Amino acid sequence: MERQPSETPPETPAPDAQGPVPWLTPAEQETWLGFIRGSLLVLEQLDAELQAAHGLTLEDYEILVNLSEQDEERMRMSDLARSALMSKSHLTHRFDRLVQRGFVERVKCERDLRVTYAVLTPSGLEALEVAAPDHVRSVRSHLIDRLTPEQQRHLACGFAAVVEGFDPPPCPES
Amino acid sequence: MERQPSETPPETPAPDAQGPVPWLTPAEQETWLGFIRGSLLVLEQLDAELQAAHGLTLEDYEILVNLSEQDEERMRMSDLARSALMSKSHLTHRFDRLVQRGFVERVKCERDLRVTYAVLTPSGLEALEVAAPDHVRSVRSHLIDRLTPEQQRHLACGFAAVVEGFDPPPCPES
DNA sequence: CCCGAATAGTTGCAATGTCAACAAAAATCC
DNA sequence: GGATTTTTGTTGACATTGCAACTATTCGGG
Repeated sequence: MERQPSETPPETPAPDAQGPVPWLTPAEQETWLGFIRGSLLVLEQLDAELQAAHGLTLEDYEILVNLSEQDEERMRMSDLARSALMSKSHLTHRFDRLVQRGFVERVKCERDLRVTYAVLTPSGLEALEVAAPDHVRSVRSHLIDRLTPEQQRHLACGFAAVVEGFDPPPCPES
Repeated sequence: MERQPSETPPETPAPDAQGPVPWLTPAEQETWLGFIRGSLLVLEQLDAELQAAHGLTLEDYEILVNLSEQDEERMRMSDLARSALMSKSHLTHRFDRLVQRGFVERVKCERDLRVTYAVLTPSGLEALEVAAPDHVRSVRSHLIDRLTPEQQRHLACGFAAVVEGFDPPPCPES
């Protein structure tokens, strides 16, 4: 029971009332509350554990994983930012810190002097491989293992539907 | 396809291999990837819209809503922090900004001079009531309306299971 | 070619968040 | 009943973020 000012519902939760805004029904509120609570709790917990055990932010991890999945362990900064859901500026800052730690480096592209490749160093790959098992364990313990296989499918399905709603905006035509 | 270094799986995804850490199966990866993507996208989008339209952070909104739901529109700072999933320190700072805007105020408790009540002002309640319809619309458009009623139930159910895993830690005994 | 528009990425700075230290009051315990 | 510990909440220093301005390079006509 939250998310709405509780007092003075503009229109009592009548499914036909569509004047201003259909207020959330109790069931919908539960979905929303669960969503916000679940998201924050899990993300914070995973981040905390990853940071405590390996000094890596979930974002750092994301950067490293993304690079590790590419051929040559490299990506253009822009693509990396998009893929890791960060602004370019944010990526620049965060990437700087990883550079200082020797986990990644920048390599200028010769074809197009505007672009910079983000490259994973051997040291960075090692850090990732060391952190990965613990991280996977965290993901299991706080998310995966709390769900039955069926719930998992349903969650994945629901998330897919939600994520879809964001695909067009990012870039109207690839 | 992400979240794991892709290269050199410690043990190929064999369900019986439990030596170091059971790697995530493709289905599990999909769940996890969907979770992280969906969470971040939705939360960021809602926050952005709320901020653009009403100059309120999702956290600000959370604070105001929590207060509006209490009798007398007041709560102890600590309880508010717990309820809104913030650290006490974080709440103090964020609350300060809301005080400056006149949306909330602090009232010392006379019984126990340590505690401070966070109180919603009429102005704050009004701000909340103005923002709520737009916010609900956002929640609908990015989350609720993208799901069938059945998916909604499933999501709520899954989240409940996930959130449960965190109930003990926060406060062993109320 | 050359000029204006678009793209890639960085930088500076103000706003924000975090963490540990702190102060004040209450509860606990000899 | 006075020292000790807990609980509340704030502070202040320091790191991180986000936004807008900026540099550099390429692209696109005409």
